[in-house]
Amino acid sequence: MPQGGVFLARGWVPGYTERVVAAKKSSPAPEWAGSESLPVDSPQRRRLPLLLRRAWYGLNQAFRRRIAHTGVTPDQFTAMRTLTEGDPEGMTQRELTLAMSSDPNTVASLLERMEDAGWVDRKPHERDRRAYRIRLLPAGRQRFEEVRELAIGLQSDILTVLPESERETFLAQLDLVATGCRKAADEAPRSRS
Amino acid sequence: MPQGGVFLARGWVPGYTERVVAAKKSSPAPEWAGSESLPVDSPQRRRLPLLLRRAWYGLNQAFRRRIAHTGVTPDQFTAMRTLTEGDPEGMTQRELTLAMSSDPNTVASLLERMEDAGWVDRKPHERDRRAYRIRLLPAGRQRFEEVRELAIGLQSDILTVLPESERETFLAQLDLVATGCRKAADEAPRSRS
DNA sequence: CCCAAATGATACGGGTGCGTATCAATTCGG
DNA sequence: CCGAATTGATACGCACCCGTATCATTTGGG
Repeated sequence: MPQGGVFLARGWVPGYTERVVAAKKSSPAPEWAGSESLPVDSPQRRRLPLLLRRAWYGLNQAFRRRIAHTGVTPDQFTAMRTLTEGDPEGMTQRELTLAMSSDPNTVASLLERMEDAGWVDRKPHERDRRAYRIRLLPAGRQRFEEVRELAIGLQSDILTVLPESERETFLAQLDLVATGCRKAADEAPRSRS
Repeated sequence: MPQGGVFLARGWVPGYTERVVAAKKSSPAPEWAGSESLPVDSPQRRRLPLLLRRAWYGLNQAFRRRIAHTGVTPDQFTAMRTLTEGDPEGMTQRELTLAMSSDPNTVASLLERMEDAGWVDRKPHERDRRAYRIRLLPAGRQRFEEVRELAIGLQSDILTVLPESERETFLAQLDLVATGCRKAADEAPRSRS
């Protein structure tokens, strides 16, 4: 019985609609000629959505497990990092939301928990009474520095799967893809309403 | 006020701990010398976690919006696709979970909703009375074919951000990274318990 | 053959993504 | 200067991620 996990990205074939050519062995970097002629969603091809899903959830899970003992979640860490790198006067929730590629709703409840934990506080904005200024408190900064070491370690571990010489190019391409994805999301407000 | 969204992957600098060199303009593909010497999590560098997050959520959001009118969610579509490409006799939930890079819990409730919608059914497994065989019903298959067209369109749209000649290489590298992420997750059962 | 370990599935609960609606404050056009 | 549109934040609800615990069945070693 196949399904070994190696097939996660390429899948196996049986009952598929367009059962084209012969299934190839899952060798490391196939690149066999003609695969580009198959539909972009053929099980025989590497598919962006599947790969992104596997990479993101894998990374997130690895990180969550490595930092579980600190009581910080991956998203809370992301918020702390973003705040650290942002306006020293304190970002608004809107700014934090954009910088985290997250959502106003999510950020609100995220901050609520972090405020309860004593890691951040919310001061009213001087010029916009609708908004807050979120600031990372010392307790939060300390947690952040602690977790940051683990984050660096993880990211370094992962990147070793690519030869040093390919990393920057890969990340630049991933940047382009990410921007394309956001653009697609922004341009599809609702599915033909 | 910066924070334009172009900075999402590279961030801006103000209060950052190691405020290194001068901030560069966010030109398309910097590649300035020496950036490799900065810590992998410096705001000046492209960072894998941020990029993966932005790409995954952007893609997911774009897809969700484009298919909202069909009543299908991205994850439900993933399940349908996986079932279609899997054992014609019906995969078990365990197999579906692995193939989707998901979680037994999530898959259980996902299938519950899909069963209520009449898209799949669960027959007891002939050789293992703990397990089910999940099968995509005609109603589900029809939904799947409908949504699949939109999925292909989206994936094609996104991939245009990369020159044709770079796509396969990029996807192969992303495959390696995804595998590395899963590996890291599997090897970190608990954070030093 | 039997019992301990492993496995498929579910229950429960907290955290997050996100569509939609609401409220207050700000911005902007006439 | 005022009213309409926009915007920052929250409330509510559903879907999904996932750690942990539980239950039934299967597997494996003695």
